[in-house]
Amino acid sequence: MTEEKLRVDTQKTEITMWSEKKITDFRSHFLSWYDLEKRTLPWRENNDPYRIWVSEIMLQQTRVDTVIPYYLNFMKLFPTTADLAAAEEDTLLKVWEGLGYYSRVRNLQKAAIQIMNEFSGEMPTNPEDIATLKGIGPYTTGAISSMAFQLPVPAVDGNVMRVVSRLFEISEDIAKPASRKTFEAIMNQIIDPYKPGDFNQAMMDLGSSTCTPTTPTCNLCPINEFCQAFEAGTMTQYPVKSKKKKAKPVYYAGLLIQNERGEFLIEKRPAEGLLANMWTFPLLPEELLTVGTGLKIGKLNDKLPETIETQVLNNLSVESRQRYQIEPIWLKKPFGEVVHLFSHLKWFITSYYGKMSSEMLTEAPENCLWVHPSDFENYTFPGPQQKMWKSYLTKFEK
DNA sequence: AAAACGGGGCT
DNA sequence: AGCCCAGTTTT
Repeated sequence: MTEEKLRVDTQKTEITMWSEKKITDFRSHFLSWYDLEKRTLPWRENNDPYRIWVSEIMLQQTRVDTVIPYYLNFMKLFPTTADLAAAEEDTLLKVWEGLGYYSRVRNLQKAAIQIMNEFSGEMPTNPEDIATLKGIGPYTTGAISSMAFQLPVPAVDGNVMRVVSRLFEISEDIAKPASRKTFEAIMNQIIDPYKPGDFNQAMMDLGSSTCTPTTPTCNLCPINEFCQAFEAGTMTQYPVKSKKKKAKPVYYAGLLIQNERGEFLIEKRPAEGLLANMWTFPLLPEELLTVGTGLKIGKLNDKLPETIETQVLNNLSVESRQRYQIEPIWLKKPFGEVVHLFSHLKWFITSYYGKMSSEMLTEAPENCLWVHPSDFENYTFPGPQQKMWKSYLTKFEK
């Protein structure tokens, strides 16, 4: 049989595809290895599309070890699509707290409602319909199609691009969205048509166990005899990935304001954008500080002058003071700085503590609430706010 | 095509 | 400090 060629539509990359015999051989080796070595994971207990779906959403950009406890808790609270569709958003957010990418859980519920309304409560069984569900893109469509319904649809994620780029020495930049097409084309050729779900999962297990990003353990790899990069000794040159831009710094003054009942002021973030609908201690962005007197929140370094108390307050704009009813007398000098890195932003929060006097115990501003620390567990706080609170406890309650 | 969108672990 | 991870949606 002649060697088939697969031409990939890039400038320099031409991939020599394997013969049918080699492909069959490869699948056989690979799936035997998977049968033997596959990890036992909660979402591998059966082929329930709902269980697979939830796990795949949680696993987006998130490690297996991180996901497991969240997954078990989630399945206990929402065992079916109907339970998920009927849940309160605040409850869902709290269950997701700490996992990140919170739009995932909002979209998960939107899709659950879609399934209840448009698909009689059952996950649709063909890729085209699956792909119409909120939060389900090309990767997850492939994962659900192959694992739950044994359809030969590739599920191309970071693992697959890494493994395939080494198998065939593909030099396409995996950071570019367009590259996914190349890897899908290759996966379409090598995926096992009889066990596509196992094949896709074998790629993932391989990517996390031996074909790792920096130091792959090729001598332990079950398919090293098929690997071009291994043969050529070029494993560490793949995958090719362009650098990401670094996170942009953003500065805030964070306010821990306590009333005489011991409650703290917290604020609900807007329904759109970063950390949507989550609760934070009030954050004053740079724009709400008056610049020009030489002081800027966040650019304050650790060598703060003792007179910072009045200086900071003089620098709060009228708008900020009115919004949070802050008067100079309440705020002490900053007690700490929190640094929190997101994928695209770096927050610097200079934290202040202030106490309110009884005559100032007025209603909380719009979207704000007075909440006692013993009740914090009922609100969803993102990472930076957890850090602020921890820093406060360390400083004042030790 | 690029940016927005979290958080934690590893080197 | 930088890179990585079982990505999708919006711009």
